[in-house]
Amino acid sequence: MEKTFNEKVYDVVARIPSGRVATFGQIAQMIGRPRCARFVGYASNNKASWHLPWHRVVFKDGSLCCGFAAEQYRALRAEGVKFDKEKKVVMSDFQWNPERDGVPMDIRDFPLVF
DNA sequence: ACTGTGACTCTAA
DNA sequence: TTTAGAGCCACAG
Repeated sequence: MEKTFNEKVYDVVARIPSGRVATFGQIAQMIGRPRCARFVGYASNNKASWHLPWHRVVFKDGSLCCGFAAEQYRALRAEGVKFDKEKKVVMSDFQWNPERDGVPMDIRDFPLVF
């Protein structure tokens, strides 16, 4: 049985390393749905995914969703992520690149669909 | 079964 | 530079 869209999203979010961020669109692209960035965001509301590091998922320009900004900003700072003057993540330095940055040891054997 | 709703991003006007 | 429209998932009521 193939995994659902949301399950694929969860697989990716679970692999974002501490100190790195991914964008909604990036995740959508990684699971083969390049135009579904919006639904990646929607998936974060499902209680099935409450334990995932959603604070590492940001807008493409590095800004944060206004409703979660304060908490998210604090969590990312604690992981060493740097922000610019407008409180946007410095994407050129902190956007996750699986090829370059790899995935955390503790999640490396988690079943993937791609 | 049907409907409303919720952390996005790209394209074109 | 700004804004509107489209893309098209899953869950709760």
